Amino acid sequence: MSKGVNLKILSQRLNLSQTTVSRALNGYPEVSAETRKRVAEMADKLGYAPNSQARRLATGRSMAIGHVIPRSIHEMMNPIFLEFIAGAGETYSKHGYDMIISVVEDDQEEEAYRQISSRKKADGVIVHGPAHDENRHALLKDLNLPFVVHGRIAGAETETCWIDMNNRRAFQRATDLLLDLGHTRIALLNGLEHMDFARRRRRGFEDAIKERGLAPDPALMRSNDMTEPYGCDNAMEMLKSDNPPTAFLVSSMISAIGVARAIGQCGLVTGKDVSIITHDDALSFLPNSGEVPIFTCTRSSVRYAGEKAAELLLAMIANPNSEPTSLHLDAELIIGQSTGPAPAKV
Amino acid sequence: MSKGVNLKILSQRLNLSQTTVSRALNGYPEVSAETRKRVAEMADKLGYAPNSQARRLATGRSMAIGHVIPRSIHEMMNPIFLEFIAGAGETYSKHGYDMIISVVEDDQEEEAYRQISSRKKADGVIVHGPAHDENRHALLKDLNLPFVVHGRIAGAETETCWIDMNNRRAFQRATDLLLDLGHTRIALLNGLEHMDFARRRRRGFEDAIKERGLAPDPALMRSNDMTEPYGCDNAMEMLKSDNPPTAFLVSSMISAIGVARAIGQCGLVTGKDVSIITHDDALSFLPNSGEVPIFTCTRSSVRYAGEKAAELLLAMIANPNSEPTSLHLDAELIIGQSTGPAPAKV
DNA sequence: TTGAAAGCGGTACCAA
DNA sequence: TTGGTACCGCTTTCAA
Repeated sequence: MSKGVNLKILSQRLNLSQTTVSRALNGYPEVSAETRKRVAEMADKLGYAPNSQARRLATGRSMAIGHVIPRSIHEMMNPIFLEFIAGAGETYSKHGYDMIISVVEDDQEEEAYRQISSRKKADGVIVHGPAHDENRHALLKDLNLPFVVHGRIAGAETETCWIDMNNRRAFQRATDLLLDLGHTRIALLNGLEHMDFARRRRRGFEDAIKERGLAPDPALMRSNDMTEPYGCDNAMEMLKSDNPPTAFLVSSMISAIGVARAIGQCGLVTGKDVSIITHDDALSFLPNSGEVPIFTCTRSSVRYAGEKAAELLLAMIANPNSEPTSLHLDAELIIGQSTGPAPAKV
Repeated sequence: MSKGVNLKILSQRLNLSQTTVSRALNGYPEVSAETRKRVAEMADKLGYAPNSQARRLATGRSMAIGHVIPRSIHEMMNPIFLEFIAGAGETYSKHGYDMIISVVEDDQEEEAYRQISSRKKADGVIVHGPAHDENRHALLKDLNLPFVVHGRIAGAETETCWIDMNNRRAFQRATDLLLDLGHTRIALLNGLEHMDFARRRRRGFEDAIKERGLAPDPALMRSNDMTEPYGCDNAMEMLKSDNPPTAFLVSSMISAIGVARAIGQCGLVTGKDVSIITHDDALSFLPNSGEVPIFTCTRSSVRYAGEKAAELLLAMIANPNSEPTSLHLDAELIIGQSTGPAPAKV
């Protein structure tokens, strides 16, 4: 039952001024070692903890980072998003920052940013799920709110600070692997292609195919929310077609599981009759990490991305004049059980 | 480029006192209609928004709700957790509250609550993932921090405010359904049974079986993190045993997908050779909601639970003397494609 | 090395 | 109906 000890009471008990006590507690150098020790002990004894609101008001820094999640992003990216958040949250708490999350309707996103800025709710924000047609960066610059993008905003790569994996390259390498295994009919089950990451993945896929002198077949490319049924239904449809694919490149584990289900339902064997490569965000509840992982995958930890994004943002805030640094992560290409040589033509 | 208009500037521009302006903006009755209108217009024109830190300091309310997520809970419950959060977040923003999330190491959880209380970071908290051996409610009472439990704390049902689905009943009904279909060898793939919800589910399962004069077979009961491989590996092992189950009752869709995969790999057909009932938290990225859902399930929306939990908590905060109301939600039992009569004995 | 006092930007009581 | 003023609890000059 803490009795609400504040600076005033604490300083009275010590026969010191609030100033000195504050300085002692905040590690200012001009305090004598002995005083500092006395202060620390008494603070500990009385269970003193500074009121964050008061400190925030006094310093003008809210010591919080905002994450605005429009409902549509939430729906599509739910699991990925939380993993990212968890990573970021770790960094924040290490640095004494709070994380505030606003889940808003899509048309309220701008207003949410404006409020964060005008009411001083956070010292910076993370921008989630950049789309191709994107303007949040302009708004945030206008609001003078430091931000880091998870992903990239096409066309604003040099003027914004971002952290992203190399989506194009990852999907190019994955496609190359399938081509090397002799697959020529490769299907792409991509995420929604108004999202920046999905566009880049598609480019990587197409580049790889074109480099071998092949032409991407539009009938084998799909784009949608990355649910399990999306993977299953589309794979099923393609597998039953006249000219079915022998391999699938899939944008998410969840959809890949759906694809595997479809393959099973067709009486085929994954990794033998039909190959799958998926992108693996290294989500804790979807482990794909045995000695030989179930799925061959391009893997990149979103959690790590979250940690790093937070670090970039805190650095920007601490040092507003520094150049915007960005981070480009490469995905690992990991061979699992879901790929094998293209079956011989009948 | 907002210029940081504050109350002082605003009131000067209006030739009014800060007091009056504040009252006008906050809807106090003693302000003349005309003044109120003038104030509102000017505030709008200058883009005035009150500084939240200042207001919080003055009112003594932080207008924020805390969610402390120990890493272990995060790892197991990741997708469920975010969905809950999203629901809660909606309620918060409707009421002008912020949501602050702390992801902490397991051994830092208590400290996190203490800080929320002593530094006044939040006016209340939501307790996630109650275990069987649980003491957070005692701590929070001690800290005088209002809270609502998502789930129940066994033994403290009457003294705490909680929202929970009827886990026991849901699993009892699901088991009954399987028994009615003629299944007698039913496997239970449960979540971690030190968690309260998992214990209740198990009880429901066992009760149903015992009521028919059968005995639950320990060989058919498993308990673990609800991952996809957990479902697959355990189902596989059981299906290959001498006396395999003909039906699975599974605690999460993700594991159920794994079970389906195992069934497929054994050359069997889900819903015909082997039945599955899963619990479905109605996660947006795992839809199970076609005309005839893929999985027969007990369904209860976590998102809805989040909304309601937040409402309960805000009500407690607004009216600290009211009796603790709790909410017991019933899951729907929904027939999908994954159940059918027990296959005739050979 | 320490302290007095003026903010930070609001709210709310007491008078007028 | 409006205004003066004392807080809220901490930080941060400026003086001593």
